[in-house]
Amino acid sequence: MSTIRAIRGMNDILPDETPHWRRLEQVVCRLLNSYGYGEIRLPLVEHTELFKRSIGEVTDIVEKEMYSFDDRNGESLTLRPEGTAGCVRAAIQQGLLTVPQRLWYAGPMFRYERPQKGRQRQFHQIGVEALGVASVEMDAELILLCARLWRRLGLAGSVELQINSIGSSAARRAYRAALVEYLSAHRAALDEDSQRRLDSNPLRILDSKNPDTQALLDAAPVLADYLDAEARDDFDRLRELLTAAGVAFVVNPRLVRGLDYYNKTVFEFVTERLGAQGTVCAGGRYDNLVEQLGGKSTPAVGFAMGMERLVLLMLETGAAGDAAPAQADVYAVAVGEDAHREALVAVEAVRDSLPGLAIVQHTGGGSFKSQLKRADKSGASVALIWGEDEVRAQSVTVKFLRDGAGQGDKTGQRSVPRDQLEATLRAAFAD
RNA sequence: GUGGCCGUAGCUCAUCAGGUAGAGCACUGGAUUGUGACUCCGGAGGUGGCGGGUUCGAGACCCGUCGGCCACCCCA
Repeated sequence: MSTIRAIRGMNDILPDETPHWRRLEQVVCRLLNSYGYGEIRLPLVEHTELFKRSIGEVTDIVEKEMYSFDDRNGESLTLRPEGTAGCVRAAIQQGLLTVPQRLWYAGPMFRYERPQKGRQRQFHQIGVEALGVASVEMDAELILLCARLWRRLGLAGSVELQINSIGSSAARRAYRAALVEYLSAHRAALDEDSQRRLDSNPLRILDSKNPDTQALLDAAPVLADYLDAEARDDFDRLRELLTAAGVAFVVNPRLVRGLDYYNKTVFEFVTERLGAQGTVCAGGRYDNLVEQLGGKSTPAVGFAMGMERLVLLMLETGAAGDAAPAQADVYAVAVGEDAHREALVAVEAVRDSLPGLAIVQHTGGGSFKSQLKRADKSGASVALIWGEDEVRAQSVTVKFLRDGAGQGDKTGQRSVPRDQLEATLRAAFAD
């Protein structure tokens, strides 16, 4: 019989790692609350059309990376490859756009890509979207919020902020034409991938990893020269605000976006420590998307973080700390049917009065020896033991498993009358 | 989709001119007829990813295939 394995690129996250995920989620959730962002929960599946219209028909994501399928009624649905489209769709549909909205969400996204370090087919993002505010102060707020998040997570020293402005779509169109004209004249000098991009997505050539291509770009037209006045003013103002707030940044004039809906401000937080997939958080302004999806014209800006990458980075840098998987405080051992019954009842009573204690009740029988072995492995500092003697005497044996010098009465073991169990445990876990 | 490296016990890995498998950890039993961690002794666990080829003989060599990792591409 062959075993069934997980889908390639869709990974299990085991109890070793989930505490780090939980910490990340908790820190993010608290931080976003403190900035006035509300959580929104969105479907994993949307009409395929939503992503075609938002991300762009000719992007790689839409052309070859989406998990699309026909529903039973024949319409094409898609597992969301990113969160912004669904969030904007919901904001329009639910009438949230009458006032500025600060929203966030977290969850799995799906892209059919070749897995590698920091990249899988089911991955998890936390997305933040601010809808209805055109002013660049909103862009700054989001970046400041990110910077604070890195500080809270202990990652501030591990990431670098890169910013750029890609201007209005008209400005970009003009620049694209100039860039294509320049690069076409040097077509032969371009690497194979960039030659292909010359037709499909010329701006993407700017962040090519090929050194020869990068060298060729040194003499190419510069995006900044093509920016409209408004975009240029906003970008100046953004730099002023970030500087005033003490947030370090690098202007990367070749920073562009893979998704079509972005304009003006774009930004990324990148790290050197994760190999090739160094972008840990990326976003920008998308003032035309709401209208493109059928809503009334509404400016917007947002970003998304890759949770796998952040957890990796936390582990890599030691910022993850020693968050341990859930461990027991108390392990209950019982041998014999009567003892099991006594133990069950007593442990449930303790759960009522001391709800904060993690108590594992041994199941599956076995000798005192094997059960105590389990107790030790569980990490519990106290074992409660029931056997024939305890049943007869209406008592329980309390055994301290983590004896230490100076622990006073928290060493060895002793017999405690059944009705004093709760008080004994309360004292044992007082600190 | 392309390329490189790699698939031996649950995990981490050995072995060998090609002569039909071994360690540590984990699991389990005992030394201790009601007591863990340390120690000692024992046990279980592998159709060597799968299929084909070369060979008297293949886990080792060759081909194919599937899977893993990393990189390209793409992107969070």
